[in-house]
Amino acid sequence: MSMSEPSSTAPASVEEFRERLAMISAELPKRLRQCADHIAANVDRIAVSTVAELAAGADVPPSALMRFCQILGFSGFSEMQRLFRDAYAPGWPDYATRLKTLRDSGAGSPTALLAEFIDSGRQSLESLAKSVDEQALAQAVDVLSAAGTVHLAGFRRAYPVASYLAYVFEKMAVSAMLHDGAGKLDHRFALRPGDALIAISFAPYSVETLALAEEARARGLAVVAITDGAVSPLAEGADVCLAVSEVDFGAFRSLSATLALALSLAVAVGTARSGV
Amino acid sequence: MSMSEPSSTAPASVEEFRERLAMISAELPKRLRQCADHIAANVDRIAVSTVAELAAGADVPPSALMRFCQILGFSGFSEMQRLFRDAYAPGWPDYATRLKTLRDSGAGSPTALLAEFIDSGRQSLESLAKSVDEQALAQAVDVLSAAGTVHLAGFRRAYPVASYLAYVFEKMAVSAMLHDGAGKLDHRFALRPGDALIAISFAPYSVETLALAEEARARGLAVVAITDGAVSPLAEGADVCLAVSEVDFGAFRSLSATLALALSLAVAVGTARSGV
DNA sequence: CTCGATATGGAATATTTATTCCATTTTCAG
DNA sequence: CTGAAAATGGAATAAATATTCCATATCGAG
Repeated sequence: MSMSEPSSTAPASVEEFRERLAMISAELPKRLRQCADHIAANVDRIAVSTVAELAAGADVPPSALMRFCQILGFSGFSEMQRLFRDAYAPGWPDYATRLKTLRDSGAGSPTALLAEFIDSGRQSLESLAKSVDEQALAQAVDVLSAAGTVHLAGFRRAYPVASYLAYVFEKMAVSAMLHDGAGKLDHRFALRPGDALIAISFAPYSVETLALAEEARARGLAVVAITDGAVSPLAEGADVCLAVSEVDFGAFRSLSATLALALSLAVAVGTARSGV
Repeated sequence: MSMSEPSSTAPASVEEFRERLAMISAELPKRLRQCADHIAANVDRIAVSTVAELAAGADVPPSALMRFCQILGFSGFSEMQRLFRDAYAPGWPDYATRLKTLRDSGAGSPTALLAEFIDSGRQSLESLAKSVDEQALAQAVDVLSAAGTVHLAGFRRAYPVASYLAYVFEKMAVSAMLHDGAGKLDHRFALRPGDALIAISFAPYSVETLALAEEARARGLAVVAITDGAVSPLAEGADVCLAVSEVDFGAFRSLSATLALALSLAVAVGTARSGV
């Protein structure tokens, strides 16, 4: 079996390691399969484990794991582990320790609340890094770069996002209009053909945002939706859908991921429009 | 010298380790001092290094490092390292790998921009965890819990924060008034004695916010400032100052840390006011 | 079924790493 | 200055870990 032949070179980065792992995992005999599965699920333990520990975790003898490392292209386990030890992310455990201290200050205390919201914010941002639809983002930039005026609709919890977009577009000298519902005035007639709408809404989906999105579509505007998933009513009929989810703590959700996405979108659009 | 006597028990957590390290560092002979300094600055390498590597880093012979581990209360280096290996934060390197991939998609591309803003958001939140003034936060909660109406002032970049606070206070059934400057109307007469103001502003400090804060103080309101440091003009004269900084990427800054802080404040105030 | 190729497990061996011990140096109190 | 206590460095030793090798088992093609 050609899979037993070690690859000629060892992966030189964690990313390359993952690719190699995926590639060789296509066809493996029983014990080596166990190794692959366990390693894939415990990449974060490679730097801090021994052959014996990982082998025990995979329920194989150490020699099987040695063979597995060689199939991946390493001379042995030590070479593989060196890759991970050298690539180790700095900063731990400072943040984790600190967060725990804050949390331990007492359930419900302002400090413990802060710890929870900090954590949910970070998790939300991390989740965005993994889940972002890069094509949709690029498409949204294209659509908005070609638009006349960019209209912004987001109410209640989404309002901070919409207003931040208005701020950034102003900074980037992009024609933008914030629909803030002031005085219950009806600005729908400002939705002109060739314009575009960024509609921002999350469950339980503001009626006003949905209505404005529908009105925009009817008037021939392109609609870019920022919402919490493909099942969102806002996604339906939008030209582009940027899905982003936030982690809850209690009755409230972070806004960190949404703002990072919005900011990236606005800066990319502003840059594209200025021709830089 | 009594410092040479090993402590009776080994630290049982990373936090305890840090406390022990700080405690014994008060007085140490030359080589052991070098060990303390190096370990303190490289806690994140303990799990993935050998005695020889850490000793070389500290510029001491391995035996000095062994002695240092024993002074900390461990039987040896292995016991100390075990503490860190067992406490190792899971999840790495998935996020780091992903972020690198996003960044590598091309400088200035929407995706690379997103990577940068995700990273600056996470760093800002982490920085908040480390820098938060817990006493100031508790004091702000006390002040706002005792207030009649909570007035909210934040313009331009700070406006999303102020509007989010308004949203959360509404959800928590707290009397709150968002000063949004609509129609350039002057709502300063709504600032009643017994009320409080949350004033949010960052460099280059909105004139409107500073003016409203000053007006509030003159009318006997308590002022809670959310701003970017003790040198901020907003901090001067405020009853409580909540300092929060954000990491820049290019001309724009994250808002993640500020929002997490604001959200925590609002929820704590709402909870305190409802008597739960 | 046979036989060759492949997979497997475990023990022996090699290598690396942690630890101990001791001679020497340095420090500090009297 | 002396002498005892403490600090220091390095080599020897012990322990842990990685690796190799070989006998045996399993698989699959003919």
